[in-house]
Amino acid sequence: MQFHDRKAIYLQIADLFYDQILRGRLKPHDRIPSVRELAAQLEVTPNTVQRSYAHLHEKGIFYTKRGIGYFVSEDAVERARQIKLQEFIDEELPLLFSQMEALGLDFDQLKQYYQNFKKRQQ
Amino acid sequence: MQFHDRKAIYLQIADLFYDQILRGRLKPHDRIPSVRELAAQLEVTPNTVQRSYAHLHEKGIFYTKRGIGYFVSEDAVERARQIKLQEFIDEELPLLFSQMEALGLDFDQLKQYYQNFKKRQQ
Amino acid sequence: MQFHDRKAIYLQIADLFYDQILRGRLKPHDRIPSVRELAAQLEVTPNTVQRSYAHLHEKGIFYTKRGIGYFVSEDAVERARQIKLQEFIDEELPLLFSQMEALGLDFDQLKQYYQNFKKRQQ
Amino acid sequence: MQFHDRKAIYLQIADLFYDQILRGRLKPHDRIPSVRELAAQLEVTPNTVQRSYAHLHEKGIFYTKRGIGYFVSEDAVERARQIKLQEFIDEELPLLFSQMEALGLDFDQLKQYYQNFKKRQQ
DNA sequence: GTGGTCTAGACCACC
DNA sequence: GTGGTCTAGACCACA
Repeated sequence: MQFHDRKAIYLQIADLFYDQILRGRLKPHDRIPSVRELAAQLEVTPNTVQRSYAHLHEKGIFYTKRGIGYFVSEDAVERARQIKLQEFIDEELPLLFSQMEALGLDFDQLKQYYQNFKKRQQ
Repeated sequence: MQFHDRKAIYLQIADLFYDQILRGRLKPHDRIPSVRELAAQLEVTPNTVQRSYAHLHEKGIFYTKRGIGYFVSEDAVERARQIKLQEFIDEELPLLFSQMEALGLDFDQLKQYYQNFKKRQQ
Repeated sequence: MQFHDRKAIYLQIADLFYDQILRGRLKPHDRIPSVRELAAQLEVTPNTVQRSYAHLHEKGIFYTKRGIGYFVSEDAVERARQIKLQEFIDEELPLLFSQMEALGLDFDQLKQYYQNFKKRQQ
Repeated sequence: MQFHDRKAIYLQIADLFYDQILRGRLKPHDRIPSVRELAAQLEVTPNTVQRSYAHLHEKGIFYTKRGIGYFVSEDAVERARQIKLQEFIDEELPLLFSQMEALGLDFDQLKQYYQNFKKRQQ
């Protein structure tokens, strides 16, 4: 796998799991690949994967059974949603708003595009 | 320079000029570096840079004097703004709105964050 | 400094700061010794101290200024109290109650000792 | 074996016997390992073990047959319980109550945790 | 100088 | 086999 350098690798690995959980591909109590296994697959040191898993453990996304493995926690989806939402608000929205300003797009126009988007969805 | 692979390299190079023009770092009738010079600097083939310049010429951002070089056109700013705005609407907004849906953020909440953003700017 | 092996060293280091904060010896916005400095003093690798600080950062006890250092956060006391309380409930109370059982001490007797303790305090 | 330094080593050795007696692993009239044997096993001087045994003898936990060895006394369990209970009351409870105060946990809350503990036991 | 990330390799506890 | 901790040493971004 390819990693970019705008974000720490261990956080990019964590994002893989955030996405899979939010998309419903990983369900509560699913087993996660072992640290060493994923490390080999992604070609990083086990330490880095361990760090990703520890991060997700602290965030309450994973739970752990010593000597067994990592698992998706019961309320992983809700927690993941909460965390990514905060990230979106803190990191992406300011960029968005700056771009809008630079391009001379005001909020009412944005609203129209949003309504079009919703219509097309139906 | 580093290029990502989500977009053709010649378009990424063109974006460098779009940005400089929108930020006012490049003014109408400013001379643009020669194809060979920029190609050397960015470590790409001159062909790729030539393609970027042709693209910007076609879009009315650059004009050319045979045997002399490329220059920023009179109304480059307005054209650049128009082009990037359309790109923003077609490519970024749908992604943005999809993310909002996935994270359960509705438009009214977005409005609040926008208002906070404007306040902080003042 | 001496570390025991019932708990990870990085958590024991974190405990040093939890204690100092709860006792009021460290106040909000106080600067924390640099990672390398404390590592040298405690004779562990900087990595281990870094891990302690990262832990306290995640818990909202420290905040950080890149290139400057770590600082005690505004509401460190309240957060530290909350965290140590949970730890006490999860780890110490079960031990306490087990000991009481083993020694044949019931809760009413405990209450009497508690009341004596409070009287002596006055 | 590992000893900590919060308590004299000979008392920590005595505690090993208190525990085994309270848990029923050592019964009245069981023979105790010889001083030299236990000293070798724990990697301490025989003097230290001798001091532990003298302590337990004095407390009525052990009795001795000249030239034979030490044995667990008839009412060792009750005496051990009494002694450890007193120790618990004098040394551990004050610490416990201090911690409760520092963490802002009052006695009614403690009672709730106790009741939860009893429920889980059933 | 500061914090932050990553690697390579070791050792431990648990199952 | 699994997770978890620690070391030694490197490199980067920021100030």
